[in-house]
Amino acid sequence: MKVKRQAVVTIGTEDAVVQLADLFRLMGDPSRLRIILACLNDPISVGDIAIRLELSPSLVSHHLRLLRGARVLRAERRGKQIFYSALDEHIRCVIDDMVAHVGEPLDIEEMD
Amino acid sequence: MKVKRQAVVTIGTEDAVVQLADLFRLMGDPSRLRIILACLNDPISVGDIAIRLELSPSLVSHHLRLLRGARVLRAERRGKQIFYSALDEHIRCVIDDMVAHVGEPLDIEEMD
DNA sequence: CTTATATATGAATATGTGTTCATACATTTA
DNA sequence: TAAATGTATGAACACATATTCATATATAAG
Repeated sequence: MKVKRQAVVTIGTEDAVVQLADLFRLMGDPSRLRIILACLNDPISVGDIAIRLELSPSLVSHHLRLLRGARVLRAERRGKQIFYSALDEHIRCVIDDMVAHVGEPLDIEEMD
Repeated sequence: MKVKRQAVVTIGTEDAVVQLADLFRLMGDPSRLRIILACLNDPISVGDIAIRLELSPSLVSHHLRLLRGARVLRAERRGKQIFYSALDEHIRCVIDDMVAHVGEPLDIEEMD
């Protein structure tokens, strides 16, 4: 499993850009981002997410629906509960990179 | 310059999550994402971005202001024009990872 | 200084969206 | 079957925001 570095990003079609933007937009809501983070390590049930993040189960469910639809999270039923987990590892990379970006020191030379 | 892989993401404060979400939200708009992509390789002027993406200079400028504020892009004046370019390389990595995510094959076993 | 070009800004608007509440569905247990 | 628990769904609302239009600012040229 390779990790690209310094790759030249070329987005083919216009649809591809929209598809990418949709994913970023999904991660652009604090509640949803926290839900994603809560699912990154171990599968976790809807109720536990709600408790851990202090959000209503209804709200969590709404967000989970979007994240499922975007193939960010996967759902697995265990009895009465449904456990959610990351569908693949790329989201973790995306977040790691963004964390690195936030930690980037400011360039004093820049205008603005 | 190292690239983390399989890192465990831990977001410290609540503010950190909001800060991250803000960045993702900025990339979540197709126009803005296209503007970012246009600035990734070489510095490009506001007018050229507008022409290349077929957007009004006003709209481009509005978006550029947000991207500057979020330290995604940097601005550099050259005579009458102002050239924009990526402030660091992390955004490129973020986009690369997300492209990889989109290209991820579907898991047939999943429910939904 | 005046004109032209390039970019930025502010207001206004239409559209999108996060959240809540009530309710429905599904699964387990009594 | 009935009750209880866990999750999902739909409507409604308040709020955010992407875009347009008009206008302002800044730099270069005449």
